[in-house]
Amino acid sequence: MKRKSFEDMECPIARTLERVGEWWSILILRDAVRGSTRFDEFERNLGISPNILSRRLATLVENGFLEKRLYSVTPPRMEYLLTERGKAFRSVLFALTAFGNDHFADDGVALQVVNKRTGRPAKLVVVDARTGKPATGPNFELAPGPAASNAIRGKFGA
Amino acid sequence: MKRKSFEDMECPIARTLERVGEWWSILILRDAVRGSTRFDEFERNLGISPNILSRRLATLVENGFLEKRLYSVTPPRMEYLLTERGKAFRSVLFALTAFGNDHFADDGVALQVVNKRTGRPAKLVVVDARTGKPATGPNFELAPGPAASNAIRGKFGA
DNA sequence: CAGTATCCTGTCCGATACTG
DNA sequence: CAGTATCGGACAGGATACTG
Repeated sequence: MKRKSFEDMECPIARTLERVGEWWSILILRDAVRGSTRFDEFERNLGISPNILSRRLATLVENGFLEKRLYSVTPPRMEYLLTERGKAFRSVLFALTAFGNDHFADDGVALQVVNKRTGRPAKLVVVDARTGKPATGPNFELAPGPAASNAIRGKFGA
Repeated sequence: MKRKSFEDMECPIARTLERVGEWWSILILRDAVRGSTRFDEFERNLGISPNILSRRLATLVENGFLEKRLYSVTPPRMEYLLTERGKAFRSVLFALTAFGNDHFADDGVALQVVNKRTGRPAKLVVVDARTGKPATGPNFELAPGPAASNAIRGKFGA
């Protein structure tokens, strides 16, 4: 993850991947969204080595996705809580879940997003909040934003 | 990406990451969505080494995200086109774009999702298609699906 | 229980050189 | 132009042992 450049990292996708691009980071966040807070929980649920877990938790804290909090003084015990940023990342996790279930769940759905009240599975789509229209099909595209450099602008033909 | 297990890979997120978890894969897909089709285009736009690009393109084809097509016989020229699966992955890319712009674009938005007709930037949210309600807040959660193993079920407390 | 410290392997990736 | 071949470095990740 020490790639030097993708358009000098102007791209929001690249910037995000730079911080949570490691395989385990996203899975740890998934588990945190699910409710895990303690080292031991992550370790068991994910089957990750403790040294790797330690590294990944540290960078997630560094990058503002998790907050490390002392929840017991004697003995000193830490818990890892989702920050607002970490919670916001749920949208990405949900999109990944929906995509994975649509494309790689030939043997059935093992994990899904459900409506907590009704208990019914949600059918997730990404929509434009302004119009409520799904951001699929040919109506939407990626395009340079106001802060795009000329380099990006050129490559995106805008 | 040769992690042996995450719940035997039942998780749709893990399954997706298994296929496109490498840093470059997602960026290549991003570029394909943007319109790139040729080796040379990807290479220039991303600043990726040709050997890596070759590997990543091959696995994206293997995993059904891209299709390799001969578009010129003499000289033999290949192009890489998004499959339906590749196009569906846009939802994840859009979610990543929205998240990245919300959290890591302190210097302005360099890349965004826009409505092609109006040219206006889209404000993207993930919603439940059934109700149209945003899948944020406490109303939605990740939960085991019908095909979840007992192992998963146990860990997810359901 | 909640981690840290070591050692090792795999491979992602970058740089470069080369081919039709 | 569209790639393949080869080399080397960095680091993610696995296994295991150890500490308060």
